Amino acid sequence: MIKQRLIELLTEAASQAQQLGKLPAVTLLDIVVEHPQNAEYGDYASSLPLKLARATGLSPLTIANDIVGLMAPTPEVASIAVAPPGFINFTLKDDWLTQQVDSILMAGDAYGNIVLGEGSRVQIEFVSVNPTGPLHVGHGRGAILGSTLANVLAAAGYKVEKEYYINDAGSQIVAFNRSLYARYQQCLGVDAEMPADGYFGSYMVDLAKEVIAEEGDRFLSLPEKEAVPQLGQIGSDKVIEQVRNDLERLGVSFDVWFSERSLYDNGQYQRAISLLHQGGYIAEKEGATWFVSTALGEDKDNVVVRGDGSPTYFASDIAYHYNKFLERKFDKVINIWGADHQGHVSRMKAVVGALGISPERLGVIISQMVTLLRGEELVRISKRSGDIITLREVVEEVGSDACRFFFLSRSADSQMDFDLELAKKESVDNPVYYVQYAHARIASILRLAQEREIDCRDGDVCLLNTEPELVLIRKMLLLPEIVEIVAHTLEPHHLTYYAQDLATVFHSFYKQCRVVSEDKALTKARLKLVEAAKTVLAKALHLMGMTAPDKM
RNA sequence: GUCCCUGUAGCUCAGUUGGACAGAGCGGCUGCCUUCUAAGCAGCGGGUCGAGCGUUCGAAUCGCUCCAGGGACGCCA
Repeated sequence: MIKQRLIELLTEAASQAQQLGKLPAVTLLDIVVEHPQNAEYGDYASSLPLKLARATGLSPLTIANDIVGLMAPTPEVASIAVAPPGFINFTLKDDWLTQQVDSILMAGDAYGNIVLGEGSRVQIEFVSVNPTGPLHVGHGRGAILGSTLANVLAAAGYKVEKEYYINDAGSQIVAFNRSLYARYQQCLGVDAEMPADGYFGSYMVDLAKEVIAEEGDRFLSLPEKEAVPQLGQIGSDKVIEQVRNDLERLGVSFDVWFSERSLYDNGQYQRAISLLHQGGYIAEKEGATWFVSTALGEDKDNVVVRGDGSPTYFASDIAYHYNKFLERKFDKVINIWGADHQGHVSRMKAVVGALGISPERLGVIISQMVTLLRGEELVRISKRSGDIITLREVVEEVGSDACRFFFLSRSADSQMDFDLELAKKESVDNPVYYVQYAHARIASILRLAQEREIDCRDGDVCLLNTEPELVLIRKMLLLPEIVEIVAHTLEPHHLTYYAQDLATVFHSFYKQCRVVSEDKALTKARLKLVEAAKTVLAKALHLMGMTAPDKM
């Protein structure tokens, strides 16, 4: 990556300056190179001299001149300039830029990949909705965030595993099972009452009917104690299958479906708790077992085992994270949770620390609420009450690509409205089509070239010397940097903005530069350029889990 | 009451973790299709970056205090 190269050059020059006694021996940590907002300042800029001025007491301009004076000419850089109050500005060479077109074509699908992760193992867990009902749009947001991050982390050189945690233990499952049993009985003409904390959505009636169609009325003759869990198992298996299908339509898949219940099967739960016990983080009081998070700076302690001896959700999560870090030994674990789990973050970090794991290895992304609207009207999406608009319905109406782009284009931190009325109307003006249209336009050019049997493999990229061409190349070169930023910040929304920028410079190029023309040599060079642009656009779209259409 | 997120153009939101004159899309207003896709291009207009104080050579970005909106604070998950 060129940015990395410039950082190396700066580091070398600065340490050379130190050896020559021009610069005091202060540490040169994290040298930053960035893109100036104003293009007149060049392609990259560093404020290193300004930073060093503070540490050394020297004038920033003097430092800048000393450092620049020690930088040797390189094949990439046309000019290195000092600018007040103490910036070092780099401008890249045009012929180096044009050569990058060949590099991109050579890299193909792998263009944009970087080695940041060095093969370390990252687990990313997301969606993980209780198997008690269909997904809604809020879940879709987490799903899209997670799957995109997984794509980007893989491109950044990590070994990524995507996981769905199935909450198949605990009280909500009991409520689900009893609700299904009640609906099952009702559908078979038996007078039964729904539990007060039950799931009243109409999908439960459909589910009961489906079970009856396949299993008949045989559960009526079983004692309730046997019928409820058996029915519940069948029901939640069906729900999970639905969840899997709905996510597939959004282009989301998982490597592992992990059962919460399995944590209690093979002693992992016991080992996790005893490890905390050894550390002195477990205490008995008020008839229950507690995790003493106050000892780790938390506001309050949390119950692990209830008075009746049953473990809480928190207990499961302790065992689950023990499993992730100490049994499966992931280097890094990322959880994507909804805003309602926000209070869970700090105590989970405390648990991880108490288990002897550096809390930085646990990353938690909180995806903020999605408010579903129909015009001005608020649409309820709670599973417990009444009818809901499911994720499936939204995806069918709006389309997977537009859904993905819409959710990705806002940072996970900000709440968002999803207006069903606007979704369809706006889909015509949606930026997603602007990006895909650029890809389709290129495909169209390449089709024309193929019809005319133009082989551009011997094209000379040096001919690409006009402004629109160089602007396009510069933008293409940013993809690896975007991958790095997203992998580092875990904020995939940068990708959507990059994709739009790239499409913009392409559309502008397209308007100004005719590709297939009478000039054979230029045609070949430009065909190479647009093919490279197609590669980069497609890569950006694929990282976001979207399609790159050849026709629109 | 404590904690978390948010507050930037008429609307929806970016702003590369402190850099150089604050950006995009939508909407509004002007132009541009006999040549590779007009789902496009070029241009105009639009701002007290919620408010105030502070740190710094330099703040939308960091700290403190307020204001406003949303969320979380259970032996639910």
